Amino acid sequence: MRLRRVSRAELPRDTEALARWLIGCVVVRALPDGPASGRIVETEAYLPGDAASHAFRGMTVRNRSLFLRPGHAYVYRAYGTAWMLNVSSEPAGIGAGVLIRALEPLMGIAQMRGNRGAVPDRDLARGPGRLATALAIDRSLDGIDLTAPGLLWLATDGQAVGDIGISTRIGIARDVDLPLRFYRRGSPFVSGPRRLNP
DNA sequence: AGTGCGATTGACT
DNA sequence: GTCAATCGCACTA
Repeated sequence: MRLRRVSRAELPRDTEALARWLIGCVVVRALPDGPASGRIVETEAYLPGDAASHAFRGMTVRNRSLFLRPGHAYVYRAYGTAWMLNVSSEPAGIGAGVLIRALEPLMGIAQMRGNRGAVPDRDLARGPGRLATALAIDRSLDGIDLTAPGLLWLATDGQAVGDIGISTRIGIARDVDLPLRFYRRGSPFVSGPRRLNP
């Protein structure tokens, strides 16, 4: 199926809707040997005023990309080891975003294997840090427009999304009970224990 | 200037 | 299942 770049105008206006809408979309990364891509199978919403969001205490040097217009990349380092890719989701000046947690690899799988080392293909982009490693995503991509042609962008290929499951978010310490994690039900490329992907 | 701590991962029992 | 690695950044002084 042919890829079509997503435009900012078609992004749902609120964060939770965007998190759900992004399931099934495709992340495309320009790499030296050609494009690598994967279908989004898992996201989490971090809402305005959300105590679990990096934007909760206002704009800082690190989180400023969360305050950009919808469709920009917010990339940060967690635990000193893992890069995380988020999509900004609210009008300029409002800090909120959607964390991309897992991809089903589509194109450029050989390059992803090279970036990830010896792991099963199922694990190439199964987890937020792993997907960033697979696609060579780091701080240099922070703040870029994901609706514009470039090194990293969002696309859709018109494939049916399937059932979307909902659960609480993974790995956070505050607002742990909110149902803001979305995933493609039954996909083997979704992260977390099986009980989180019934 | 020093301190504490993650929106995780991979190695190991 | 447990647990340490690792570092940029926010926070305190």
